[in-house]
Amino acid sequence: MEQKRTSGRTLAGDAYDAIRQAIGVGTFKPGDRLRFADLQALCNMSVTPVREALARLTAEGFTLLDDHRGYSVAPLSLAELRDVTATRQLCEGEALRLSVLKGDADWEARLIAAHHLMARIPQVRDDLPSAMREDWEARHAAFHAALVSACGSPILLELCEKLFSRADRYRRLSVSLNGGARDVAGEHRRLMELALARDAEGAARALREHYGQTAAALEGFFSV
Amino acid sequence: MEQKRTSGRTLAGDAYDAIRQAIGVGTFKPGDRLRFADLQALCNMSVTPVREALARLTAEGFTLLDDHRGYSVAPLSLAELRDVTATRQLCEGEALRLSVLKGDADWEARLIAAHHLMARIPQVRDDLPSAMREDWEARHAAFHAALVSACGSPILLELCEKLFSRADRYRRLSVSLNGGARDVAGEHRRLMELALARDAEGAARALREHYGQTAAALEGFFSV
DNA sequence: GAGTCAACGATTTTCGAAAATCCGTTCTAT
DNA sequence: ATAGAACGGATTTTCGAAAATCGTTGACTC
Repeated sequence: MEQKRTSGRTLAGDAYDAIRQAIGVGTFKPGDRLRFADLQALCNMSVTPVREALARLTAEGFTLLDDHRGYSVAPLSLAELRDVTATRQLCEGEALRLSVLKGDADWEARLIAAHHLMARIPQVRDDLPSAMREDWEARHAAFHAALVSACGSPILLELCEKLFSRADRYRRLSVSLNGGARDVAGEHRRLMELALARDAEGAARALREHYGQTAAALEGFFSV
Repeated sequence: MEQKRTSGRTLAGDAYDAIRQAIGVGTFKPGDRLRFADLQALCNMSVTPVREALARLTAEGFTLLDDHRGYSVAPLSLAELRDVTATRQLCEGEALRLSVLKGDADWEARLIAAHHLMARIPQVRDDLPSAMREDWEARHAAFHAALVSACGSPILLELCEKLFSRADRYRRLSVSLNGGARDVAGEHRRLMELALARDAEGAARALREHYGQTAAALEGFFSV
């Protein structure tokens, strides 16, 4: 029998991508229960790879597992937004500081390249086609990854990556709520400039503020 | 058919515990390939729960997954020891600082209780029966968890917990190499005293030093 | 009428076998 | 002799169904 491989090298990998995206675009909403029957229908596969995908998603905080009662989409909350923000400020701030101290010319080149790719796409707004928005998200993630990529600590990097994805669901809210109010592009450019100028403390501070602003823009959403 | 439940509420949970312990005590050594046939024999169950256990272990850094080539025990290295240590110093240091600032009387009581339970067991040494050593490990983990438990950040707490387990394999080496040379009990008591005296910065600094010493004691092991 | 408990339905969890994949070896053609 | 295709064994990955579990419904008792 022939299997179709969309992206990953195993069905479990494909299921991970599919479910993660379905959660991202709101097909499954925070708190929703995730029944295996539905997920199998979505992914066109048996229960085993779906189960493995959910195990990974749970490890990264996207879903919750209740023994013998199945998986559900992790809820969004103001408390978690603040928590994610604070932890990112700690981890990514330090990672950026180290990266600025240790980065070589190669790192500078990666950073400039990543920024350029991101800056070429117009400011994110609600009315953009979703494909373009996905594209911007990917480039945005690549830029932030480039910033910290020279920190020299694989474990810290992995933490940053996971926290970045965990903040992803909140970031999407931020975009649709707060279209063009902030000068996000300017913040990013400033981050790059501080990093290239080897101002480690300044860059770390700017990154923490950058995340603080994103969080602040969302506080209102939860008080409704 | 009747299933035996040793600890967890699902077989996958039991498998997680069994494999984690087997790695801990050295049944499977760093770099070893983990074949499903062996693990099924070890755990007395089918492939499905074993696979789920490995997915969790991989998320926590105990094992590695190579698509279509299976799982293996993550290797130990000097580089990873330094990396884990630095990241723990960052995360747990901050968590402890916050905990000292925010902790209430309840937290103080938990901390004192956890310290007492740990201090009642004689200094860890190589020649202790392994059951007692496991017991000490558990109480040691509980003490460190109590230290940071009032930090108010569930995500940071989860990070600390995972980093603590990840350091566990190295800590075991430390115990068998460096039996009574350090005054570990003294370091722990001092940590508690600083925390109870509400010296947030001092406690955080002491914790970072505590981890630094553990790492230093192990450096030699890898240069052989 | 309130409370207990057994049986049912929905769902998760696990099983055992089939399918797919990888790696090393052999075979073939140049 | 060597590069490359192709077979075979070992192993992972996936499937489809069976078993176990949870929450609920509804009958029965006090």
